Amino acid sequence: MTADKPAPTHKGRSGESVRQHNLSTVLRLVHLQGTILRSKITATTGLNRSTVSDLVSELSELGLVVEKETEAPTGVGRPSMVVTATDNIIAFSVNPEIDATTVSAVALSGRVVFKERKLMRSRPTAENAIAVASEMIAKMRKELDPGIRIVGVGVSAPGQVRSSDGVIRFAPHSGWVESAFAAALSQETGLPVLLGNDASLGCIAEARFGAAKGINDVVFLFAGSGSGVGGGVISDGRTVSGAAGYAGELGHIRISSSKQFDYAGFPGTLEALVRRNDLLDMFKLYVATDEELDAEIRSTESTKAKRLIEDQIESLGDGISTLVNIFNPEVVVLGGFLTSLFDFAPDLLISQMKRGSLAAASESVVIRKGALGSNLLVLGAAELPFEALISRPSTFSLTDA
Amino acid sequence: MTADKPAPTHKGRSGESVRQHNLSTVLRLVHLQGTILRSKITATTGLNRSTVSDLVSELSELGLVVEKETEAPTGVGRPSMVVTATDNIIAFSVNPEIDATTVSAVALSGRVVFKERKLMRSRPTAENAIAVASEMIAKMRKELDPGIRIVGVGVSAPGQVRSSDGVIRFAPHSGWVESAFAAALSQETGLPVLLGNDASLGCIAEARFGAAKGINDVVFLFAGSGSGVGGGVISDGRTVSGAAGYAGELGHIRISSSKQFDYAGFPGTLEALVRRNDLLDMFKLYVATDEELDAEIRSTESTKAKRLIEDQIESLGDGISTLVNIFNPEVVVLGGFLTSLFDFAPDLLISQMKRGSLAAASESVVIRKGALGSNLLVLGAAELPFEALISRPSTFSLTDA
DNA sequence: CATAATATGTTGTATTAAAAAACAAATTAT
DNA sequence: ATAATTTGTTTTTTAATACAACATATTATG
Repeated sequence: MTADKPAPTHKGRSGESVRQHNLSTVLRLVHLQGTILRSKITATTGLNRSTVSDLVSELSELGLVVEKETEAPTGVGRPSMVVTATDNIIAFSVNPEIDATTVSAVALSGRVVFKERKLMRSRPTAENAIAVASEMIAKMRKELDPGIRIVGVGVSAPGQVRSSDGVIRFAPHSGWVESAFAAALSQETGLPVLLGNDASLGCIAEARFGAAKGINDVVFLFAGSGSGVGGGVISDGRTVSGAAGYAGELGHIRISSSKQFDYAGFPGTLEALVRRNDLLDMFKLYVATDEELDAEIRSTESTKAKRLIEDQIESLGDGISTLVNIFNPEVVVLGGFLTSLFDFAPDLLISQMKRGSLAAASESVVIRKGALGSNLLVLGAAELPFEALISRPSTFSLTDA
Repeated sequence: MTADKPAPTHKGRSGESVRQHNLSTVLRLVHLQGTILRSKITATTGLNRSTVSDLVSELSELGLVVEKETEAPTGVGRPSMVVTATDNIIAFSVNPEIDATTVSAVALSGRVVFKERKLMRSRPTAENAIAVASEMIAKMRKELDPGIRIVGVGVSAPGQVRSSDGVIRFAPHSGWVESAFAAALSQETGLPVLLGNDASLGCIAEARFGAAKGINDVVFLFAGSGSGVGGGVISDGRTVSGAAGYAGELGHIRISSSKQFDYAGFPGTLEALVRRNDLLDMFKLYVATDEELDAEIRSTESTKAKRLIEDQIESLGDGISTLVNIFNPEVVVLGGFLTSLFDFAPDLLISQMKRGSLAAASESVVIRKGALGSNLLVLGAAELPFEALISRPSTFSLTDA
């Protein structure tokens, strides 16, 4: 019940696997678009019209997509069929935070069917989080229509996740160490559970549905309320996950000789110098939502506060410049309170980024704010089970609601 | 005559493309291994025995591989056929440096058939380098046996290469700017020319034939005599090349607040703090080969020199720790004089790397010295045309010698 | 408004390539 | 010497896509 290793290279392809591949390709297109014309599928896949018709029929028989006639034809010629991802296939999304756990039900169509956030006493143990999540999942299952089938559970882990067995190696803010989260939650729910690092999942979500939709080279930086700075990278359309799944710890890249430490104990890193808590202290806030913090940043008149904000923007720019040199991304997406920094002085951030990165790479890069808001991790985590389904549409075993 | 964009995603697969894929897979295996048993191909590809037999026959008819009977059978059962990459297919490798240009002829089997290094007046223009290279290629072509066919030319460019059209955007040490190197060399030689960044090609070479052979997650750092620090990354078996091909500029990652500048004008970067020239100055050497510098580093008794060496090792460790946090590689390969730093105090380098990187990622990483020596870029650059051939074995157009 | 042009759907056939099966051959084990 | 084992070779079967021909639903046009 854990993520598979990517398919080993040097594999040959036989007849049946071609069918699987083509079913996957079509289903992935439908999932990403939500709704797509069958003729569009033919065009983008390059497959024959009759083949696409056959593939869509099979997916329809599997109950994964729905074919309908176009309601408002657009041009000359017989109108194409409309293919829609079904609302009857759902994945649960579990997003543990430091003081709350959010559980959602997301349909293959992309629709968020249920979403519930449960406040918890601060720093719950992994066991607490698992118990709360499985309870919420059980409750939601009861409310689902009978025809609905469940793909599984995706969890956004606030720390380093070993992909081979779904263990959270270390979640600094939660204090979880070597937690067999996936196995335990799978035990409780009877559903397959897949884990991913929160920021990496956020990157996937923004690249598939958000600010970097359809872009193949993306760097994502996120700073949430409870945690430090996390990140994710998509290179040539594929998530950079590393040998064991620990890649993308972009908060811990060293960018200065400062003796300020980040939450993992490293000095001079991006996370050490771009700190939400320092801003909260400055504004004498104890806790604050991103919106409240954003309002303070926008409206402050204090020179000292402005100086701190600008320092953080410069540090963020330094970090981005390093990442631009390394990855030459097309888009850099910012999430959490980093968007407030960007809004405060976009030109400062961009100029600082350009100052530290090679012209060839920096001249074409675009910095954008994330577009998914509070659905970022909801959609990102759900992509884990969905991807498992999409990669084996005809053999994946779904669970009845 | 430039590198293709990677195949767009969302492509379906038809019968013929399966054949192409399988031919590629088999040819790639043979190329990487040089020599491989046909039964081994069957095992690793998962294809049927008869299918592999057929695929190898086709590759043999195309003149790309040779089938022979085993000379010394190894075990029970009928001995398997031996499949060898032919020596009759060659690629030219062009490696311009600041004071010399090396041209080689490399066979698909991996054999370096010819290799010639021509000293040039320092800082030749791109036009000079192109003229010298095409002359050397012409000379070598005359010496080739008549049956030999040419794949094309691979060039290791000492700077940033735009992959879409084979233009060298900027080669800092050579001073080349916006040079249409591939087009010009192709014009002169009548051969297809492909360009790649030197360190990225070195990474590919080490990952396919050298110290990281068969490893899917590799970070490569190289510091040569003329240039600063370059790098390359392979993530999940694929080269990280970025949106436009400029990725992998690992020398320009910022690791400190130092005001020391690198060759691109950025302060506090890996390249700014790990400088071959600083060591040469310390040893009062004007020019030196890597071997001469290595001897000085090994034998020095000067405390001041040792301190400088250790400082550089610490900076290198800081850079590696950032890269380990970002990529979670299985192996980090060092090339050029960085191997001398590693040898001077491997424990210092490793402990410094661990100090700055997350335990999960750093506990399993291995730092190794490159294994290809002076053939690094020779083999790396040749992989560009070879990969073009391997990805379309039956349609690629070869040139007669 | 009828007809042409166009694009897509649908159905049946052809083609392609891999798998499977059956047998032959070359080796080691007994 | 014979059995067991592994791989090669040849023929047949199977699966999936492409292709071809025709049907259908729309827009364009005189």
